[in-house]
Amino acid sequence: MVTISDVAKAAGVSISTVSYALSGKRAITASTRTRIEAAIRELDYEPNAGARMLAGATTNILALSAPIHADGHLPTHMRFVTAVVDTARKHDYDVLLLATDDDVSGIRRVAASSLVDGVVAMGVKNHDERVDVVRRAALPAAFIGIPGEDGHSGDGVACVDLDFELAGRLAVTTLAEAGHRSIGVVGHPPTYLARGTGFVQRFNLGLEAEAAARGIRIAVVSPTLARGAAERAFDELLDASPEMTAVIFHCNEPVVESVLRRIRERGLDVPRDLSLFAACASYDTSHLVIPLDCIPLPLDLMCRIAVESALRQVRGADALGVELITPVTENRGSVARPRL
Amino acid sequence: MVTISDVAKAAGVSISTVSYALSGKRAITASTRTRIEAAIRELDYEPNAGARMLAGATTNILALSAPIHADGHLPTHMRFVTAVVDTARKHDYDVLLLATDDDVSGIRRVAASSLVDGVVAMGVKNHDERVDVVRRAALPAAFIGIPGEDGHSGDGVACVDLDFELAGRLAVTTLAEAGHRSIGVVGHPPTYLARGTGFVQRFNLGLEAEAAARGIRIAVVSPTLARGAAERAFDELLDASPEMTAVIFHCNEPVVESVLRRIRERGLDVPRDLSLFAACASYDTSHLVIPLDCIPLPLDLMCRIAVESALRQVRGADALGVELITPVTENRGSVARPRL
DNA sequence: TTGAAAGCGGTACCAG
DNA sequence: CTGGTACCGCTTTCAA
Repeated sequence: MVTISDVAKAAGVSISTVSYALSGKRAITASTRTRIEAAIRELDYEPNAGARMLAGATTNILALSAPIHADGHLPTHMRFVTAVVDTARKHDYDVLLLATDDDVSGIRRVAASSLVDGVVAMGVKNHDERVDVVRRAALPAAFIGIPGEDGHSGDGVACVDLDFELAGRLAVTTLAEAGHRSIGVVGHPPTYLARGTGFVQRFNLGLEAEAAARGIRIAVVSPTLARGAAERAFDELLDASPEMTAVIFHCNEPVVESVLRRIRERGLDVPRDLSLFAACASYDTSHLVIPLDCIPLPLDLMCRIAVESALRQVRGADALGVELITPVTENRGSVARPRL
Repeated sequence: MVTISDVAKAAGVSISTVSYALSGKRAITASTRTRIEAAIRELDYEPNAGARMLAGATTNILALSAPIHADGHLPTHMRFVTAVVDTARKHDYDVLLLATDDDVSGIRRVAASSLVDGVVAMGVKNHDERVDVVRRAALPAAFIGIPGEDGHSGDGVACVDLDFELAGRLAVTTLAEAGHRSIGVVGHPPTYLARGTGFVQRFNLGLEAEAAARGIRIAVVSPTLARGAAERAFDELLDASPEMTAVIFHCNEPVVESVLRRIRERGLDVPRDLSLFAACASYDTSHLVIPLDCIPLPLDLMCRIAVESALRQVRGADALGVELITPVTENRGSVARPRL
């Protein structure tokens, strides 16, 4: 193993000079720096991680708390994970994946042993135990999602999320302005709400408020992930509100796909008979059987903001509180004016 | 931060005694041990990871090299990842997720900095650069999949995989013994083979050998993941071999689902008109629209073996070479004797 | 069975 | 602008 003193010897300088050349924390003459860099390259030197942690009190590792739920959507989950890893690497950080412990103990463990500089938490719930843990440990942390019963305070920790409430309003507004007066909603499974995922609540809040304000009729179904549940839910929707002219999807891709197939089976034309809108879509809506107008879930941006917030806190900054991302819409031709 | 000397002081012993009590590497009087354990609990002591790495030369961290391919199946990928994390945790190891660098540089980096004790590599290719890296670094490593052009040597590194060749034979045998003489195969996208994933080759090898030995007619299609490709491929299969009485799936779940739907659309009854068999299924075949007889991909077992092989090497054991898992079949009623 | 002390490989302070 | 050196917290050898 090649150490810093090997490099120092090779470059004919002291180890502190090498250390400073590496960290950039003090000025180095150009010629000295060149020699050091050459030595590093020649010897293929890489600083020892353990020594660095011990002396420097910083690990360049971020924990990613990524609990997996039985009813969760694995592809979406995976996209979040890789987006976090990507961003972390851009900042020269590695990611330790916490996906198996009950989350709290994993975080507690890596924090107590100073294995990580901070933590990014996904799958955030209203009542999230991890909030207490990171606060008590004074651990730099960023939540992807907003903890806290009220849905906007964030319980005092840094968090980032799409503004789901606004997204709910925006979805209704988009359809309302196209002339729709009765809208169906295909939502996430009821277990999401039961589990306390705030974003479903916030989305529904915005949706209902906007609908009420505009006097628009809303009917919601929340199919489970069981085979055929999505199709049945859609049928129910049509039976209950035959006058319905538009549907908002706020659910995962497989459910959307099932419903789209059902729509075809029933011989409905989109957007002539029915307008469709995918809200907070974690998937690409342009490759569906019927491409959908949508509000994309800005997953990469969310992860980037979270990682960078955590790293800012590592550098001593205060947690910035709740950061809401403004939803935007994308057009794919699945929304049109309803026939009279 | 509470350190080992705090514990030593509280227990009224030296730090070495505490260290040994923790590691169990030398005998400790019961009473002493009790006092130490009490102190640890009271102070909520957790050994500092950096210090441990530095002094002990072991990190209790495993790297997981998990490259993501555009044509890969995210849920399967995620299942591998969590299975590795699970097993690692059972052995008190944490997992550092390498999913963004070109893999080689990530492995090289964490190895050179002694950040990890070993590495588990998934998404293995015939010509896998990672093999060289771990060999040169003498890094404990286990590959999930078999590197090497010949498909069985493993290029001298530890690796584990389902015996895909045998699985190919077994799939054919199962159908042949039920009386089928013409079998269609729906395979993975052609990009898999192009990328050099050995398991597809090995499966095909076994399949073709067994079919040849039994004089069974085989027709293979390899649909891409594009929408409608699976359905079209199945139609082709039927057009090309109208006498076909059985189909083997060796592809990902969405392709299977598309074909199953097409089978229904065409009004075919399973297993009366067509027998179906899912080979090396990374998904649960009992929850499909039509439950399928299958050879399950023993994903958890593979990950367990890989992690444990890597850890054995950490402890100084030699790499055990190629470990092949014998495929087994499961019955769901989708295979029957063909009508005459 | 226990303790003292020499590192492990960096970081950062204090001198120069 | 550069060098010497006292730690960081733990493991392990050597002595007792």
